[in-house]
Amino acid sequence: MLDLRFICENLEFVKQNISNKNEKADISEILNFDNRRREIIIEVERLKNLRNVVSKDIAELKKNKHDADKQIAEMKEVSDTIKSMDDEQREVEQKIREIQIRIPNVTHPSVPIGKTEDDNKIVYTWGEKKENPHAKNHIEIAKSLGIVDFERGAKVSGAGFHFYTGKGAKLERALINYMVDYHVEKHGYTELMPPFVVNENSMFGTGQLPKMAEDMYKSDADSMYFIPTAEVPVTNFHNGEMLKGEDLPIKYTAYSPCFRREAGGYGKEVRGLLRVHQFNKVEMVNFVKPEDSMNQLEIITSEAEDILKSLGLHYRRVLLCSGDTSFASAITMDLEIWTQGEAKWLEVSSCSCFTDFQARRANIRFKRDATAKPEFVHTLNGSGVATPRLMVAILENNVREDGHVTIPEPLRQFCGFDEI
RNA sequence: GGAGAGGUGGCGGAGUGGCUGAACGCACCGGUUUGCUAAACCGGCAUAGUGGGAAACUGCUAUCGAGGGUUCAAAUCCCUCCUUCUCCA
Repeated sequence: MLDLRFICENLEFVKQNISNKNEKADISEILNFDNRRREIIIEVERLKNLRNVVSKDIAELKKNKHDADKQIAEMKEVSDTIKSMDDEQREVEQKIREIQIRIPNVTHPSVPIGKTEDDNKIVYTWGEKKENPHAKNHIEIAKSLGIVDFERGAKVSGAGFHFYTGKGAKLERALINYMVDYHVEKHGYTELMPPFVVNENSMFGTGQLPKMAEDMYKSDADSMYFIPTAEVPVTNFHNGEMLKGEDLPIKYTAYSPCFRREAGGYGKEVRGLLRVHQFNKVEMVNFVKPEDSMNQLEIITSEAEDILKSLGLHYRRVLLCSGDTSFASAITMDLEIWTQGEAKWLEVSSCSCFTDFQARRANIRFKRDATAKPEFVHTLNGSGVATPRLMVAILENNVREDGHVTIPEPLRQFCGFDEI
């Protein structure tokens, strides 16, 4: 959420940013609403002051056994006026809020303006494309090795759900444990195991609501949402809190399943593990001082890259253009790995700096020291990383002539076997 | 599922209708004193909105889990919800 005063003072800039982000929020009326809001406040506060003063007089009169009927009658009228003005103020503020919560975060100046992923900027590429003469599609590999069962996933839940079976399940768990341990031991993270279902307030805090409501699974009976990423519970871990400046930066990592309806996505792009309704991901979330956030984006991105490097994956870092940068993000770096079977770059990580956008929504502040004024923290998060496409790359890049897959060395101690 | 008790400032904890933005304590900041440390003493110490002012600063309003209600006046009374704890099944 952007600061109301900032919006009003930079209306054209904010409008341009909305369009840069391919969003459609209409904010033209917000100035009128804000002016009306202030008119009401000035008048209603004058009346409240009158009421407070006279109420004290009434208390004094009553204490001295004097008659206060006249004052009480007057204040009853004043109170009625106050009530109706309070109502109008609430309505106006609601209208302002409805506009405000749909305004996306302002992109960082270094973000290229663009409409689609074609306008994204490849920052650099790490490693090189190796030729695997035996490369096959991951679906074929998984089926022949019996490590993923798509059909039964569809039977039990629906299209876009799958079972990992046998060594596939073990490898999946190994990936998760490898990455969580890596961030804890090598990057100084604290591990959290969060709830996977959260309330509306949390979804609002990180910016999924109201815009992304259609993309999430929901339990209507409880108004609870299945998390689309651990970012939601982990960022909201500190919802409403006042953090200490000396404790920053705070770095959490968390494994969670991620639930996404992926409304509207069909066809080749959704084959196999490429786009599924439930997948596992290890997430990193940082809380930092405002002046550190851009530097922290570099750090968190490189922490995700460490995972890919350690697994010997050829990847590239992509700076998303404005149109591809998500609602709440100011700047996002995607990491894409090369898969030899699909012969495609697949996104496995998205590292974003949200500046104070989420912190303002979730009311997460900090004090630099005991006497300092509260400020909003800056939040960042990065996938470190999502497993399905990692699995795709591991299968496709390491499949051998005999059809078996060699497990990358760092994972072996986590899964207990060196090939499938 | 049933019964009951709570949720107050950074923390602990008073407070059952007006003199309470909130006693007291802790923490923290400034100062005095002590050879240093510790202790003692004095003072300060919430957030947001809105107005005035170039600014320093300052007036007002709101805020005691959240939202409604009663009342001239609500931390205090009523209702709904969230949440914590104790006991019962």
